[in-house]
Amino acid sequence: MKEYIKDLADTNLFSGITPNEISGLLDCVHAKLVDYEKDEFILEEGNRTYDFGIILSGRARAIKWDSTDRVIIITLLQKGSEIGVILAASLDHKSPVSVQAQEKVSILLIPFDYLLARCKKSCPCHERLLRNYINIVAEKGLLLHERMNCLLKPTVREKIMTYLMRVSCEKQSLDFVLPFNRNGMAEYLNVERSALSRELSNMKKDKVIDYNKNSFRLL
Amino acid sequence: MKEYIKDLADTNLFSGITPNEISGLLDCVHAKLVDYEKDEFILEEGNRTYDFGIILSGRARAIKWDSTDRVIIITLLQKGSEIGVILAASLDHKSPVSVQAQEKVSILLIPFDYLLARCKKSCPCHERLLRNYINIVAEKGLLLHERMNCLLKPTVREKIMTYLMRVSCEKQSLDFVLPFNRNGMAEYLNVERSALSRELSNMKKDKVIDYNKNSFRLL
DNA sequence: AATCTTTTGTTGCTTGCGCAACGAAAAGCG
DNA sequence: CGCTTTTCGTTGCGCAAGCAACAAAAGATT
Repeated sequence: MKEYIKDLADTNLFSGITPNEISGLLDCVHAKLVDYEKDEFILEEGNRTYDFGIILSGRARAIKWDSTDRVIIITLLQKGSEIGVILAASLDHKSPVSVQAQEKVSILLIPFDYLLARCKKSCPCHERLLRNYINIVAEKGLLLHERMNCLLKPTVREKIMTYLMRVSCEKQSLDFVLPFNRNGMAEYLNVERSALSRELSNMKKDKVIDYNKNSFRLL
Repeated sequence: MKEYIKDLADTNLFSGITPNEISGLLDCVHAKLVDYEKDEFILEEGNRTYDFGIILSGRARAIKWDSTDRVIIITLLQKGSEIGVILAASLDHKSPVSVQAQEKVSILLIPFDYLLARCKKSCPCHERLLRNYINIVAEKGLLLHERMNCLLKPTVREKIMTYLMRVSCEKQSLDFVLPFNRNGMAEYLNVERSALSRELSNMKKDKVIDYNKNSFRLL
């Protein structure tokens, strides 16, 4: 586990905590390492879990299925992303989503109860850990709001624009590369892939955007 | 403020804390009372706030607007409901929703920073307060997931069914009364009111549900 | 280089549903 | 009670977008 401590210092959960302290904390909260193979499920909708995790390496996606078994991407997760944060802190611990590894994934698992339990040494960093956790849960909630801002739009074009403008805003540039291919983008925006392609073409024709492959530009 | 302490003991935030302790805590976290008139905005989308609130009396709704200025109801809030919990705990404190009073509303406001700050007396109840807060943020996140489960459905009928089954589940009964009128229900499910009425009629005709006014029954 | 697989774009068909307009019922009010 | 206002159901129209099928392009594999 030692080899990850430097990476952990850069995560939101351990922000403001020194590598030395992290090392102590990991014991204190009974952290453990778990690996997953590509396509394996880290979490399954409806299942109960009492731990949350941090991705140490690899990428994953949080998904749901609609009634016709079509995949809907809720969030993309990468190195440093937290998994099951809301879930672990909830009351009945029933997962609202499934999380699937998109490649080999290593995860640091932490039981929520140990996070809450103040350690015997009552170190100030444990305090900080808790505060970081609260921030993370809140940010996850905001992410869902962002998500809804797309879904709520009545037309495909508006869904696309809402999403593109958000990414553009995050990247602070009118040019950017999306983390999705067409299919993934459709699953994220919850529209038909062909309908998405069609509308992207129209938008290019109307000169509101330009793109090729996953590289986009707002005009 | 004293007159509300008994009510506060029943809220999620103060769960497990005695009225006596609550009384002390309120000073400790610099809680203050604020009143709002009907239709007044308690929170406005995009604005920054560093406090969260608990409704002491009255009802409110969290809403967004789509591009055509149609209202979309995110959550209904009533006595005991928390307002701005995710917001206060977030990093940039920019509200993702507007919250509007639906009648005269009284709110207990608490600055998030004082919630985090451990009081000088370092009372154990402050500890409990923090844990309760984490639970609440998580539950708010789950609420958004529930919300999405409706929005993600491709057809109006499925949106309706998803919502009705959730309420039925909560109420533990196939008969229940919705907190919405038709218009509100449409705003919640993000569909046209007339389309909603039409589909409700069809579903009654198909004998999958029965209803009149806001009283529904699943068949 | 040849073959197979995956990813995109395109396009006709069909339909669910947004929209607007209207009437009836219910509720609020002087 | 009569009048106004709000709520609710119904219906015709038109279009956005889901669906399916296909072809072209891009990668992957041997």
